[in-house]
Amino acid sequence: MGPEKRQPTYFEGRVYAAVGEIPSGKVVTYQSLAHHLGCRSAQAVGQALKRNPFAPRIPCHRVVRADGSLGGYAGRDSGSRVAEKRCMLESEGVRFDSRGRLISMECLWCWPD
DNA sequence: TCTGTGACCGCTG
DNA sequence: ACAGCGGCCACAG
Repeated sequence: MGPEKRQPTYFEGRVYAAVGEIPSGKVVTYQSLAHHLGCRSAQAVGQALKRNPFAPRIPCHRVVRADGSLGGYAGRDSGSRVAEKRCMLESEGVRFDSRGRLISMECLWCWPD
Protein backbone atom coordinates (compact mmCIF):
# COMPACT_ATOMS: atom_id res chain seq x y z
CA MET A 1 0.00 0.00 0.00
CA GLY A 2 0.95 3.65 -0.02
CA PRO A 3 3.94 4.92 1.84
CA GLU A 4 3.30 5.60 5.47
CA LYS A 5 3.21 9.23 6.41
CA ARG A 6 5.81 10.11 8.94
CA GLN A 7 4.78 12.36 11.73
CA PRO A 8 6.48 15.75 11.87
CA THR A 9 9.44 15.89 14.24
CA TYR A 10 9.80 18.45 16.97
CA PHE A 11 12.11 20.58 14.88
CA GLU A 12 9.84 20.43 11.86
CA GLY A 13 6.92 21.42 14.04
CA ARG A 14 8.76 24.50 15.17
CA VAL A 15 9.62 25.38 11.58
CA TYR A 16 6.02 25.01 10.44
CA ALA A 17 4.71 26.99 13.39
CA ALA A 18 7.05 29.86 12.64
CA VAL A 19 6.25 29.84 8.94
CA GLY A 20 2.58 29.91 9.81
CA GLU A 21 3.12 33.33 11.36
CA ILE A 22 4.35 34.95 8.16
CA PRO A 23 1.61 37.27 6.92
CA SER A 24 0.48 37.33 3.33
CA GLY A 25 2.49 39.70 1.21
CA LYS A 26 5.57 39.24 3.37
CA VAL A 27 8.54 36.92 3.04
CA VAL A 28 11.45 35.82 5.19
CA THR A 29 14.78 34.27 4.28
CA TYR A 30 15.86 30.76 5.16
CA GLN A 31 18.64 32.34 7.12
CA SER A 32 16.50 34.63 9.23
CA LEU A 33 14.08 31.79 9.88
CA ALA A 34 16.95 29.60 11.01
CA HIS A 35 18.21 32.34 13.26
CA HIS A 36 14.75 32.81 14.72
CA LEU A 37 14.75 29.13 15.60
CA GLY A 38 18.23 29.26 17.08
CA CYS A 39 19.57 27.14 14.27
CA ARG A 40 22.75 27.99 12.38
CA SER A 41 21.90 26.01 9.29
CA ALA A 42 19.55 27.49 6.73
CA GLN A 43 19.75 24.18 4.93
CA ALA A 44 18.30 22.36 7.90
CA VAL A 45 15.29 24.66 7.57
CA GLY A 46 15.10 23.84 3.89
CA GLN A 47 15.11 20.17 4.70
CA ALA A 48 12.13 20.59 6.94
CA LEU A 49 10.21 22.71 4.45
CA LYS A 50 10.89 20.25 1.70
CA ARG A 51 8.73 17.76 3.52
CA ASN A 52 6.08 20.20 4.59
CA PRO A 53 2.96 18.02 4.72
CA PHE A 54 0.70 21.01 5.31
CA ALA A 55 1.26 23.01 2.11
CA PRO A 56 -0.26 25.40 1.28
CA ARG A 57 -1.83 25.79 4.70
CA ILE A 58 1.65 26.34 6.01
CA PRO A 59 2.90 28.94 3.51
CA CYS A 60 6.40 27.71 2.85
CA HIS A 61 6.33 29.64 -0.41
CA ARG A 62 6.97 32.75 1.69
CA VAL A 63 10.51 31.64 2.48
CA VAL A 64 13.17 32.81 0.05
CA ARG A 65 16.93 32.96 -0.28
CA ALA A 66 19.13 35.55 1.36
CA ASP A 67 20.21 36.98 -2.01
CA GLY A 68 16.64 37.82 -2.95
CA SER A 69 16.13 34.95 -5.36
CA LEU A 70 13.27 32.54 -4.94
CA GLY A 71 15.01 29.46 -3.70
CA GLY A 72 13.41 26.08 -4.15
CA TYR A 73 9.95 24.68 -3.76
CA ALA A 74 8.49 21.21 -3.41
CA GLY A 75 11.94 19.72 -3.33
CA ARG A 76 13.03 21.36 -6.59
CA ASP A 77 15.37 24.27 -7.12
CA SER A 78 13.97 25.14 -10.54
CA GLY A 79 11.12 24.30 -12.86
CA SER A 80 7.36 24.54 -12.77
CA ARG A 81 7.00 24.11 -9.03
CA VAL A 82 9.26 27.08 -8.44
CA ALA A 83 7.18 29.00 -10.99
CA GLU A 84 4.15 28.22 -8.86
CA LYS A 85 5.95 29.62 -5.86
CA ARG A 86 6.58 32.86 -7.68
CA CYS A 87 3.01 32.96 -8.93
CA MET A 88 1.63 32.54 -5.42
CA LEU A 89 3.82 35.30 -4.09
CA GLU A 90 2.86 37.63 -6.91
CA SER A 91 -0.79 37.03 -6.19
CA GLU A 92 -0.05 38.17 -2.66
CA GLY A 93 1.51 41.38 -3.90
CA VAL A 94 5.18 40.39 -3.78
CA ARG A 95 6.94 41.62 -6.89
CA PHE A 96 9.99 40.40 -8.77
CA ASP A 97 12.27 41.65 -11.48
CA SER A 98 12.88 39.81 -14.72
CA ARG A 99 15.66 37.83 -13.12
CA GLY A 100 13.37 36.46 -10.49
CA ARG A 101 14.65 38.53 -7.61
CA LEU A 102 12.67 40.49 -5.09
CA ILE A 103 12.21 44.06 -6.25
CA SER A 104 12.07 45.60 -2.83
CA MET A 105 12.95 44.67 0.69
CA GLU A 106 9.67 46.03 1.99
CA CYS A 107 8.24 42.57 1.93
CA LEU A 108 10.88 41.22 4.31
CA TRP A 109 9.37 40.33 7.62
CA CYS A 110 10.80 39.74 11.07
CA TRP A 111 9.20 38.11 14.05
CA PRO A 112 8.23 40.07 17.10
CA ASP A 113 10.35 39.36 20.16
C1' DT B 1 26.81 35.46 -13.57
C1' DC B 2 28.08 31.00 -12.51
C1' DT B 3 30.36 27.26 -10.28
C1' DG B 4 32.62 25.27 -6.46
C1' DT B 5 33.40 24.85 -1.74
C1' DG B 6 32.18 25.40 3.03
C1' DA B 7 29.83 24.66 7.29
C1' DC B 8 25.97 23.13 9.66
C1' DC B 9 22.83 19.82 11.54
C1' DG B 10 18.41 17.12 11.45
C1' DC B 11 17.10 12.64 9.88
C1' DT B 12 17.67 7.78 9.49
C1' DG B 13 19.54 3.47 10.14
C1' DA C 1 24.29 6.67 21.36
C1' DC C 2 26.83 7.16 16.96
C1' DA C 3 28.13 7.82 12.18
C1' DG C 4 26.94 8.80 7.51
C1' DC C 5 24.22 11.34 4.36
C1' DG C 6 21.88 14.84 2.05
C1' DG C 7 19.91 19.45 1.78
C1' DC C 8 13.76 24.58 -0.89
C1' DC C 9 21.47 27.43 1.57
C1' DA C 10 25.46 31.12 1.96
C1' DC C 11 29.34 33.06 0.23
C1' DA C 12 33.85 33.57 -1.91
C1' DG C 13 36.42 33.17 -6.08
